[in-house]
Amino acid sequence: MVQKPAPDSTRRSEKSRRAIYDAALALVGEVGYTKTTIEGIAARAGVGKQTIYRWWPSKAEVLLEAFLDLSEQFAEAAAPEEQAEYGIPDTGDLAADLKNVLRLTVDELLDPRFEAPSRALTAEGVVNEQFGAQVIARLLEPQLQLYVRRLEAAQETGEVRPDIDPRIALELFVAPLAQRWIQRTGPITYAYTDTLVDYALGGLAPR
Amino acid sequence: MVQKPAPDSTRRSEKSRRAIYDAALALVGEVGYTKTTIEGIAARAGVGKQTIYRWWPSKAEVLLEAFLDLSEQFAEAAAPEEQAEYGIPDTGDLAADLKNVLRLTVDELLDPRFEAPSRALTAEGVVNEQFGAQVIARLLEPQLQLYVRRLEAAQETGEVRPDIDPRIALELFVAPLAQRWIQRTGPITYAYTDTLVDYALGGLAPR
DNA sequence: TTGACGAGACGGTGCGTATCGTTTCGCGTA
DNA sequence: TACGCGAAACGATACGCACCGTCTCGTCAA
Repeated sequence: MVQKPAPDSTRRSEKSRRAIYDAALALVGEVGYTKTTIEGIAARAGVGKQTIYRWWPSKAEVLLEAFLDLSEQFAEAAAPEEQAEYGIPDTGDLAADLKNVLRLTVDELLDPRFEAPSRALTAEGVVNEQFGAQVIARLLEPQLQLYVRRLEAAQETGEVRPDIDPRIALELFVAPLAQRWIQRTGPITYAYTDTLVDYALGGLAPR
Repeated sequence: MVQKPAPDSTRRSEKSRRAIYDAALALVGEVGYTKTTIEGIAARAGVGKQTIYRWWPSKAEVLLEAFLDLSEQFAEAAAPEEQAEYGIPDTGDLAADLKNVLRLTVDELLDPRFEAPSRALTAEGVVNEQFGAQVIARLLEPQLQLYVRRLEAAQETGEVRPDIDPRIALELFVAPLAQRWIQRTGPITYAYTDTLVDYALGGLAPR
């Protein structure tokens, strides 16, 4: 394996990096993932394309970092400064807490700034296993862990049966919403996610 | 809108059509969706590429028809001849019936002949709304309708609460399995799908 | 002084279209 | 039923174009 001499990241141009992020996100939104090209990103960012190839291996990775950066900006705007809030709030009412987080997710899924890049990253991950693992690890898994913790807390208070696997339980809420979004197989609304929580906690069979 | 003179489908070469399906499926399996090209499919099929462009608008549509054709072959092999069986069996035990169908779905998801093309079609649909609608309508929706019918039958026998929306209820089984497969976020086993059915029917909260 | 930078040249590949003969098939006639 | 004609699909391949990923300039900033 021949390794390129690693570029010196201390000398990296922050301005170019930001311009590349902006250009990548804009292009994916405007012309779609398939039609955005590295040459196009470079031209739009006012950057030599070698600068992109120096720091990223593919357009998918450019977009992933651009998206992570965008997400960070939004997170800081929502929960300002260092006192960022982590975890799903625990008011003692599991159903209400879950409905609240899912409503936030609905908002995000409907935000046009997120739509195109999210779809691009998802699509690339479906077909490219290595990249998919990265998307899961850096984007999705941290979110899922929040559900696991909240459900474990609910098991201690008796709101969820102790024999339930939280890792599977969370999928009953999250996966249907994800599928509706991915496959466009139904409307994405608060009413829908509220219903999901009710069905999953209460079960489909009569009590 | 200028419309090309539509080709005469009665004169279409059946041999070329089959060769193109085979080549497309083989290439997607061997080199991946991104790297399969129309020129590659044509060369492998021993066909002029104009023959592909004459009948299909994109490589995604070629693959969709190839996959539908493949699915038909399998369906005929499983339920031979004209007496094809439709619908989810109704033994009166909803949980058992659902577990059985989901096990069949697990088998299909793990079949290497299906994996690569399914992922390709899914990925393309995520990013290309028009194409996604086609995949849903021709591939997914017919399957989902079977669940709706079986759940409605279960409502009549009292196995499912009458106020439940079957369209949403089915997502509690199907979507988690789909997400695990799409995102590779956990193992796909009979034990897993069995658990999904138990959780969804019984609910997460104590009874 | 050194290495990232913007710019752009380079050969290579696949795109989608156009245009070769060639082959196949439907249809009218013997 | 057998034959022959014409039209259209066929395999092959050339075309211009866009983008790929690499390489090499001269410039500029740390």
